[in-house]
Amino acid sequence: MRFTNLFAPTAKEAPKDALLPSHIYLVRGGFVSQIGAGIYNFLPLGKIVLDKIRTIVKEELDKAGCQEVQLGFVTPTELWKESGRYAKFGKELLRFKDRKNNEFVLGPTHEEAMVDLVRNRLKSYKQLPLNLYQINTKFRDEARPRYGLLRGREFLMKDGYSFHEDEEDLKREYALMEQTYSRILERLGLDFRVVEADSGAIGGSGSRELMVLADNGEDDIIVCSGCDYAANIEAAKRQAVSVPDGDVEMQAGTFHTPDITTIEALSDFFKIDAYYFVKAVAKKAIYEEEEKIVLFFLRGSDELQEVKAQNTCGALELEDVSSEELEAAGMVVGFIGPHNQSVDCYFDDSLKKASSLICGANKKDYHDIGVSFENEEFDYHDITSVNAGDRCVACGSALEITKGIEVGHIFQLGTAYSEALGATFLDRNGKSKPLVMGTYGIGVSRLVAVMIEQHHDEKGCLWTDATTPFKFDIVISSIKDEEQVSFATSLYEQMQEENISVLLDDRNERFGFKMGDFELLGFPYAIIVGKGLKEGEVQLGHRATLEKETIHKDEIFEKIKGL
RNA sequence: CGGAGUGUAGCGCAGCCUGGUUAGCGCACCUGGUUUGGGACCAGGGGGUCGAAGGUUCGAAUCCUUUCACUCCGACCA
Repeated sequence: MRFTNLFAPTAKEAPKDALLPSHIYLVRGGFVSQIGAGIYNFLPLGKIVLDKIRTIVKEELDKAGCQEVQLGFVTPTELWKESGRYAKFGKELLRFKDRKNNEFVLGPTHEEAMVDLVRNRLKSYKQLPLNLYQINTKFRDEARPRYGLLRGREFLMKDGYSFHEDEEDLKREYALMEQTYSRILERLGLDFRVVEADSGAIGGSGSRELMVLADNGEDDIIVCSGCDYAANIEAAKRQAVSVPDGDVEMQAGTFHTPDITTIEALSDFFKIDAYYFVKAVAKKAIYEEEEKIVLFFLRGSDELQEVKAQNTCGALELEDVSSEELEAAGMVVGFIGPHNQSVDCYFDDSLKKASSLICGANKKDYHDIGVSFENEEFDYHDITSVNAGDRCVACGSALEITKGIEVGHIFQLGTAYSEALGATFLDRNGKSKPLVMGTYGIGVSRLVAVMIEQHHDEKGCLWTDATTPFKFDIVISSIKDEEQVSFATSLYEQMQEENISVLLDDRNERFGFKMGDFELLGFPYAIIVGKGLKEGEVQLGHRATLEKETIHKDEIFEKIKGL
């Protein structure tokens, strides 16, 4: 490709709302452009990258025995009503009507459509297992699209669905998909971790996310410094926290604590580590039919993990609750204790059989001290957030916290959808059973942005060989210099004959301008044909290091072939 | 969905408060010339329903009302 023919409108300035490197450089480099909130056009360079990633995804999936299909982007509403998600999915699901007043949705994910495709067609265990996928546009009407391609409303996703006769075979496929996804990310050159994830309200026997490590990630992930354990903070586990140094002895009793309501102030007041205090966190739990106040109790040194808390009480949603609402419910804000509560209470595992505790007395300005839970039959669960420095459940090493961007999610779905939609098969005994399903997603257009989020510098993009739109950029320093033009052009033609991916920057621009574009666009190598040519020399520029090496013009082609 | 903003040329912005000739600047673009190894210079030029609708006024980018779009913080996010 000659640059003079390429539609790649580069710009010196980024749109003012582009904050992340991926957003800034992809727009400035003319890879993508925004056309609406969370909706992006892919220009030629962006389209090449997108297709390269898509191809890698397809190659690895096909190798793993998956088959590509393509489902309608527009899906009739009936299917969504059948599965029960029509009501559940909320406003994220974009609904509309056609001229005959029939209602449709733009597919945000395709469990229903895929189950519909196979039901009554997969009839026997002999046809199983089966893994079907598509790489197709998705639409989710996000309340707040942001960060360019990272959180758009319209995006390209690979979504796959597998069908099995039993859980055991599902687990085999699940492991295979983890391997396959890992291989895809390795080929792209991304630094990632597979982490344990929250399975959410759907349940199922497990789910894992593939997280690319990046400073601007939206998810907090816990990784072990000593072993492979890694988890989304929403699902992370830890060993029991060790007791702080120093003996603590206290007589049972009630203590006057005027206006001392926070754990920090109490810890100061009693000169006792926050570990010994019982913290009460009140939330409003929203259920399908009702909403009510619930209390979560944990150690003063811990924080409530909301996703765990929500799963524990089985609520659809947890909301903050105001002091007024608490008082109306008969609670003494700042002095809430675990005893004699009329609302649902949940306790963190770390309080099981605990003693030497200080907790609210349910009475203004008083705390109970020397409290023991030794003989209490409370409802214990893991509801705390894991912190950096806590010890790993697997090996005991220190856990670290880092940021990640979710690029893939694999999920053991079970039979929820096949039951709802009546997708059954006959097993070896001739018995009718619902198909056991897995679902696997990987964000293809998100990966375009993730590549840059992880690989960029202050000048622009840094594409890996597997994703770059062009591997080589031949920069002609002066287009008026016939010797430069003729050498560069013949090198370009020679490279094209060898099917080497190359862009010829034949624009009538100054040297600095072209080099700036080379750096912004992030091709791995520049071949600089300039003033050195008189001495028979050209330069090979390395984008990653910004170094240039001088090479004799007769040797450059061999050098290129070796890269 | 709550809170806060912004809409003026392809991009970034000024002008608005305090209404008054042909609405300006930088970058980008076009023509000519001089330049040519790190985003050049000189001269000339093209490009705007000032987001939209309505209103006030002799006169509206500017004041008022309505509306749409986009953005930021938060909530939300298989």
